[in-house]
Amino acid sequence: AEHTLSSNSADDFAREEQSCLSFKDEDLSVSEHLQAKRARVENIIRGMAASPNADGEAESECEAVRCRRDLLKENKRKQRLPQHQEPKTSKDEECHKLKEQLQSMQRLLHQLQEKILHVHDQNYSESEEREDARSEHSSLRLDGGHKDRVKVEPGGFGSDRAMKNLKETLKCELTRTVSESIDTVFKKLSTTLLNQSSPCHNLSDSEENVNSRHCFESHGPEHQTEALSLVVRKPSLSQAVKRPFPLHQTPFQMGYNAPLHDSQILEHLLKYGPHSTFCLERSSPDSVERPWESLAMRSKLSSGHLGQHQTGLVSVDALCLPHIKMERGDLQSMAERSSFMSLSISFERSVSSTLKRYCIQKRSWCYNLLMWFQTCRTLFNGQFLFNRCITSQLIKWFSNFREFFYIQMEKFARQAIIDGVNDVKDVSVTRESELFRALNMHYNKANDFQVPDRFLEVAEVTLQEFFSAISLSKDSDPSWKKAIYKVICKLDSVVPEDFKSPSYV
DNA sequence: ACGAATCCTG
DNA sequence: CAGGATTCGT
Repeated sequence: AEHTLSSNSADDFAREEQSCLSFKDEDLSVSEHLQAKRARVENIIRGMAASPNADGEAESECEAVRCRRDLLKENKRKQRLPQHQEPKTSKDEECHKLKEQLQSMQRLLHQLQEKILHVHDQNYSESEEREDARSEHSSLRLDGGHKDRVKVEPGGFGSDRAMKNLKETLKCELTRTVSESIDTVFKKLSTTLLNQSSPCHNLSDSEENVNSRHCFESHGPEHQTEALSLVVRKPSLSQAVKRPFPLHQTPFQMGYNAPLHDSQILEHLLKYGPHSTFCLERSSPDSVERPWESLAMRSKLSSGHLGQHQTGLVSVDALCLPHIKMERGDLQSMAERSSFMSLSISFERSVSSTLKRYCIQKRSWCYNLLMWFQTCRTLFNGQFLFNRCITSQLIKWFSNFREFFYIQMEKFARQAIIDGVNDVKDVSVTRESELFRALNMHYNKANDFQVPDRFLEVAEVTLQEFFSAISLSKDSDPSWKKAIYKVICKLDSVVPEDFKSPSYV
């Protein structure tokens, strides 16, 4: 059974970690990479054991520890200062400083990883032999012997065991140390960003609600009140977004002002995707640092969107992961766990989220159902090498989208009839329609992108189809919707050739 | 029979 | 949004 990621439980990470670490995973590539990972770590240990003083890895770890200590010191110092006394002008400066710290941590990570890879390349085969030799003692290894006790026994497999223990210990420590440092910076950065984001003008009812009742005036659907206040004007947002981050590259400018061009999105996907950065461990240095930039940027972005400041860390929504509803506890657990894995996971999620955005835009909100979807899937599996979890998640997401879309259509069509609309011609969908707002609320709550006109057209046709079908009492037929589905499918615009083209990959 | 889509539920 | 049951299409 394939393990899909349910995302709102607290053990989410644990599960994902497991799915990542599971050696019996059907996914060959995963277990391969994990073996490689093991081998690499083991090689580090070997290197250390061989020459405890003259090796780069140990040095790097010291570096990491030192760096972490410095960061903690820095944090303590800052904490002692009453927040409000900090001059506002220094915010940018602080932000910059944090950014630099972050970058230095990232550099450190790169160094570590490169060293690891280097050693790995040199000794991989040897390491495999060792692994094989050890597995001959598998019966003796079943004790699951553990890290806390490092028995150094002379000779043979005894020292192997010791090595293994040491390996585990070091691995944990290394991971913890470095990622804790990063998390520290990240937390601080997030906080700074949240505090810094310019107050957003919440669009109150006055302006927006008035035009919103155009199409189906008399009766908005039940949940009209929900989250309306979250709608935020864009201009202030875009300003808030760009100012504090003098990045040479801004990884996640996901079309907050205007829809992104395909090429941009694809470029992004290609640069930052595919997922599994850390599982693959073959990632370019870039892929190590970008997840953070992404996260940071996005937290910034949506702190603006939300127009309200969450307490503590970045809000869950701030991560812009629409399909993943983490609770704050989860987020905290992310911070606490502070593992590379969580980095990786965040990255995966952000990428898949990106893909979804792409799909949404590309397909004008996925009103289409079939062809695009299949193209999508092929692309994910083939070109972008998405694993089954991600793919199935996407499939489910699209499926849910369809459901929601059609449910809304039927609902509003029926309502129109009840309201005494007689002519299909009078049925329309505009950006002011409640119907549109309902959909937008669910899939574009933060107004991340401009919903294409095409979507409106198709939505309108769909609504009209439902309207006339219901008017003609066709809904007595249990499968009356199928006819409508067919019609809508035909409205589906063709997936552009260039998108399918391998030249994109 | 099997994979995909939909329905139903939480 | 995700998981599971059910139905659909081949």
